[in-house]
Amino acid sequence: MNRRGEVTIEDVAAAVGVSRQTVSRVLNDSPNVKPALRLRIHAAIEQLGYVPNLSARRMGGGRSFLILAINDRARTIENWQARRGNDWVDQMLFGGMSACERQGWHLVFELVETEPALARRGLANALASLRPDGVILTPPHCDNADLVALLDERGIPCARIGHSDGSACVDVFMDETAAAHAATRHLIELGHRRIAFIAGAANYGNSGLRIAGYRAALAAAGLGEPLVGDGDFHFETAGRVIARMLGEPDPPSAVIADNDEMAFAALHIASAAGLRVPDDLAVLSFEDTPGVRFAVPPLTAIRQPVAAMIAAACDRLIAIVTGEATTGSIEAPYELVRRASTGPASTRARTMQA
Amino acid sequence: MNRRGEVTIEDVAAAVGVSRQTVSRVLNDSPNVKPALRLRIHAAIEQLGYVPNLSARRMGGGRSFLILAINDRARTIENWQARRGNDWVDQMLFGGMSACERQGWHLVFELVETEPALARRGLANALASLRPDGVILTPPHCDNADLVALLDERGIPCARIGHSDGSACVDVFMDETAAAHAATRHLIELGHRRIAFIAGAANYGNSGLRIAGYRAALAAAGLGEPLVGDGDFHFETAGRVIARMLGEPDPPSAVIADNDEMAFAALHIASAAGLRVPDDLAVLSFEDTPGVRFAVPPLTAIRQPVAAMIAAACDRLIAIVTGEATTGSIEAPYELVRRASTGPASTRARTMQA
DNA sequence: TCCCTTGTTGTGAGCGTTCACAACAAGCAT
DNA sequence: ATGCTTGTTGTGAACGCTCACAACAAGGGA
Repeated sequence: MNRRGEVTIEDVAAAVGVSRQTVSRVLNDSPNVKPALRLRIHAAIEQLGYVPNLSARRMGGGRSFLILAINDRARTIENWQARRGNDWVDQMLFGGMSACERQGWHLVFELVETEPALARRGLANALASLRPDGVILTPPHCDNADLVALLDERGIPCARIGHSDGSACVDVFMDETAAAHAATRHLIELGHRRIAFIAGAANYGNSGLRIAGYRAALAAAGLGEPLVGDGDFHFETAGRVIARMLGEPDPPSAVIADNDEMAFAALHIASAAGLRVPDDLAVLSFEDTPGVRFAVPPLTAIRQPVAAMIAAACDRLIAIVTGEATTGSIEAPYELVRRASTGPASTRARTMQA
Repeated sequence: MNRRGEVTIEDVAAAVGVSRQTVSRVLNDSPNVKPALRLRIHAAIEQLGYVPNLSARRMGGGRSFLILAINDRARTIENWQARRGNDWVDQMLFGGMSACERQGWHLVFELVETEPALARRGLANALASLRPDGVILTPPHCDNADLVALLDERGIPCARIGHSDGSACVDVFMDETAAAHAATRHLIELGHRRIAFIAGAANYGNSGLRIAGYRAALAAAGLGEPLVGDGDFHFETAGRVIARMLGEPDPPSAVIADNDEMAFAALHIASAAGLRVPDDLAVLSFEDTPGVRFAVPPLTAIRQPVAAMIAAACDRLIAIVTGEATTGSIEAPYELVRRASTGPASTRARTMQA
């Protein structure tokens, strides 16, 4: 016991009558400790309630047992302040904490600026103070090659969420194109012929991939011209875009929204226009935050398994550090959650279009 | 530069031509360093991009610059798995991270079991491995005297969220009774005479305090018998309770729900019964998660400022560690956010009751 | 029997920082 | 001038662990 009343490795060693190094070997699952001794040491650890001091382990030249997860500062703070909710962060925390804890590791979150120079500096600072054994980059940082280079330089393994380019990282991603294809297909099978896609950012990242999937599904079904609206992921803009679409000739009978907030806008507009959902307008969302279950009606949605993605990233990073694995991509499966906001295209709607 | 390419305090000392201790003094804002020297050292730190190694600081007998936030494992995991969302965790993360970061500290989250023996052990383990300088306990751990005792024993300052008993902790709390009083008063002022309260757990904790505030407001307005329904914070049960109330003679024209999920249930039941909200039934919630903005209609709600509470807790804990403050309670203000789900009691409803 | 390999345990050093204390300089009253 | 206080800087030790290497024991082939 040191003067703070904390049990140290020396206490365990003394209790068993061995050297600290032998205890250290048991702690680190090193080979070459006699099974009987190993057992006695484990017993002493248990009995004394010894838990290794992470700082000391790190100082000894060992690992820090820390995974650092980097999020974009501006976007995160903006979401919070606007009280827009942050299901993404929530799921990250859950998936990451669960995975780390299972193996006796810990997860630390940091916010880093988007602007490249500041991002590099922010990451460098976090690395210097925390000395994590692995880093998880989320959008948009996952696309910043400079950060990846910095980590590579420092020899710190890195996982990227929502990115995939075959480089020496652990890339965890979802097939956005296939998901959008499946979503569109779902509506086509329900009899919809005129399906709109409200994009969050038409020419950028995941939105682009999703639009591609949407277009492909329409083309495969021999349906006419795609109908893509330019949203900005927010309620108001999406509402205007959808209202305009519904007012034009040959309006859509189904809408796919690039995120939940825009899907809620569709519900509001439909309600204001006296259209019933899903009979007069089917609504499908790309996100599936918790609140969609309570929408009127509950929203059908594509769910991105963020928690599972982060958990997979943590597991893989830990395996890399312990030498049990190497980098390589991980594809996470999407899920189409069917709820009441999508249903068969009504005869009335089809008649109107005819 | 050490062999890993990391800048250390010695590098800064060498660059300026002073000893490591002098640099350390500047780092820790110790007095008795000549202003000119202090400036030169700051410049060197900046120029070399030096960031102190947290592990080493902690080893040196100093602080860890870590705040540990404890959440209840069972409840948290259950919420996540049921995809019920976790706005509470979200807000904690935001408030805590922002506050810590401002002062160069870090926040670590851990899940700890509720069961007392396991809780003590879980906290002890986290303390041993992380050696945080301060701990934040959230419900239900904030009510566990054993944990508070453990922290006191170890001399680690502790903040409790949502608890207040005047002990030697930093207690951060909201006046639940006053909030419920204000919520009820709001409905009374809109002309409602028959107001129901759907409790999450009628005889327990915050629900009890809120019921007291609700009753007091009714009594002060000279309105009749309180109408308290027993819910369990979940959608289905609350729906049944509300449906039953509406079917009885002298039904309520307004409902206060103990959390958002139960308020959503009220909206669903109203919709199913052909009642317009707020004209035929006003709905007010106690929680204000992000999704309520998108409800049809958007929900009026009492908002508990969780992010601000956690931020206050972090600030205070840091101040205590640096000797600038002592323990003492912090009362956080509630907010009544008025949206479209509450409005004047309709003449029709009042007539029906008369 | 002897040497060599392999397995098992122990010892000294070092990680980067802060603490306690020492050393020295400067200012002030005597 | 002398001594005393106060302010400023430096030095050794310590924190708890892991690394590299040393030491010793046990077993197998010649």
